[in-house]
Amino acid sequence: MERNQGCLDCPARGKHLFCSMETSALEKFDSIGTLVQFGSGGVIFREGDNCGSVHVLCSGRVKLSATSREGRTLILKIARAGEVLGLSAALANQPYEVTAETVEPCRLKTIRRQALLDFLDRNPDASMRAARAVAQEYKAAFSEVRRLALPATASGRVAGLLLEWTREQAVPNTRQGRCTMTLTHEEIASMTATTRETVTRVLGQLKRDQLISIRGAALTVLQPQELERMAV
Amino acid sequence: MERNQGCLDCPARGKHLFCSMETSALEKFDSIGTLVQFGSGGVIFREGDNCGSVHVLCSGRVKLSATSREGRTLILKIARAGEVLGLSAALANQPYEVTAETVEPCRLKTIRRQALLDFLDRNPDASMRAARAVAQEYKAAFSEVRRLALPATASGRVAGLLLEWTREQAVPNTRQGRCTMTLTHEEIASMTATTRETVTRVLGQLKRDQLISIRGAALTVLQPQELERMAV
DNA sequence: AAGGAATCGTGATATCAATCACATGCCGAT
DNA sequence: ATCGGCATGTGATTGATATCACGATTCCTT
Repeated sequence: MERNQGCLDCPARGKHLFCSMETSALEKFDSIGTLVQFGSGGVIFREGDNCGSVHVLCSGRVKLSATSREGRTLILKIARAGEVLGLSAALANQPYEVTAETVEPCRLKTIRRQALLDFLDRNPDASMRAARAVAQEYKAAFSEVRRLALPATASGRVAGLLLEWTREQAVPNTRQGRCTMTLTHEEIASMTATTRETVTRVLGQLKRDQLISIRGAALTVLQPQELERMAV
Repeated sequence: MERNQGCLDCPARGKHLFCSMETSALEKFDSIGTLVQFGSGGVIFREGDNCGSVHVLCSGRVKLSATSREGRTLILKIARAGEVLGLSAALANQPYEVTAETVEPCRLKTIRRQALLDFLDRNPDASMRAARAVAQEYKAAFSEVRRLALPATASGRVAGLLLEWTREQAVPNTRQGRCTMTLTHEEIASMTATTRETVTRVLGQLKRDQLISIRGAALTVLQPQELERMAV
C-alpha cells in the first residue's frame, strides 16, 4: 500500500473520469507522470504561479482558494480524489487561478504541462476526458457563482453550502442529509463571502430553529426544504 | 453577406478557437450543423432545459443568465462571437446551467449534442479545441466568482466589472480605459449582486470623484488604479 | 409631435451584517 | 494537571445598502 504503485493497480482505477482510460493509454499516462506525496498543509501550487504541471489527485483532499491583495480569502472548494488540479490553466495556457493546499496527507500524480498536452494530442479518448473534466470544473465554479450571488442574505449562502455538502457527501444506504463538517467557521465564512462571527450566529440560529443538528463534526440537515427556501 | 454561408467562407473563420480547425474538419463540422438566425431578445435555450444542442455564436451578443425561484436574476456574462454556448452542459451531460438570450440580432451554428460528441470523437484536434473552449468558460466563471466574492462592498463589485469591460473591449490604437456600456443599471445590478438604485448611486459617485466619465453609452475609466483598489 | 414605457436619479427609512471586544470552551503539548 | 493557543459563542455599535416611494429623463412608438 505504501509502495510507489502505478495507475494500473491503483485502488481508485476506474472510479474517476481521468483514471478510467483504457490500459494502454493509462500505462502511457502513468509513465509521463510522477507520484508525489504531500503531508497536511502542503502547497501544491499558488495562485499566479506559472502553470508548469497539472496534478491528478489520487487520494486526500485539497483546498482551492484565491486571495485578494487586502488579504480577504475566498475558498472555492475542497477537491477530492479523481479531480485534476490545474487542468484548465494548462489548457488555457494561463497561470494558476487558485492556490491548492492539502488539508490532509495526499497522493498526487504530477505531469509536466507540455507532456500532458502531447499525451492528449495523441490520445483522442484522453482529450475527451480532459474536456469532460474541465466541464465538471466549470459546473462547480458556476454553482459557486450561483450560491454566492443569488441568495440575498448571509444565512442563505450558508444554507446553500450545507445543502451542497449533503448532496456531494450523500452515501447510499445512509440516512439522507448527513455530512461531515471538517471546516472551521472561519473557512465556511471564506466560502460564503461573510465573516466568522456571522457563520457562528447563522449556524446557532439554524440549530435553535431545528433546521440542522450538529454533534461534533457530524452535521445533519433536518429540514432540507426550509434551507432550500433560504438559499434560493 | 446575407446568404446562408458556411464556415469555410465565414468572415470569422480563423478568428476564434473553434472556427480555426483545418479545412477538412471544418467542412465536416459545417455539414453537421445548421445556421440559425435570431432577432433581438430571442431565447436560444433556458436554464434547466435538456441539453439537446450546442451553439457556436457566429455573430452578435448573447446574454447568459440564471434565475432563482424568488425571481432574482444573475447575469453571468455577455457572450460574443466565437463562443460555444452549452458546450460544458453537453460534455457533462447535464441540463443547461443558464438561459441564453440574444441582445441583438445573432447568427448561430447549431449542432445536435450527439452529432457533436461523435464529431469530437473522430477529430482529436477538435476535441482539444473543445477542451480549451471549456477551459475559457471556466476561466470566465472563475473571474465572476472572484469579482462577486472578494470585494467587500457594492462599489467594489461594480468597479471590478467596469475594469473587466475595459480590458475585454480594449482596442489597439485606441486610448486605454474606454468601453461601451450597453447594459442598463438594472442589468449591471444583476451582474454585481446588488440593486438598481445602488448601481445608479455608485456610478454617480464614481463620476463625481472623477474616476470615470460617461457620455451616453461611452464610458471611460480615468483612474484605473483607483478602481483596482476598490475592486481588489 | 405626442404619449407612454422604460430607465434613471434621489430622499427617507429599516435591516442586515461587519466590526470590535471579550468570554468561554476545547484540545494538544509539556 | 496545567498552560497556551485556537476555535467558538455573544453583546454592542456602526455602517452600508436594500427597500420603498416618487419625480425626472430618455427613448421608442404611433
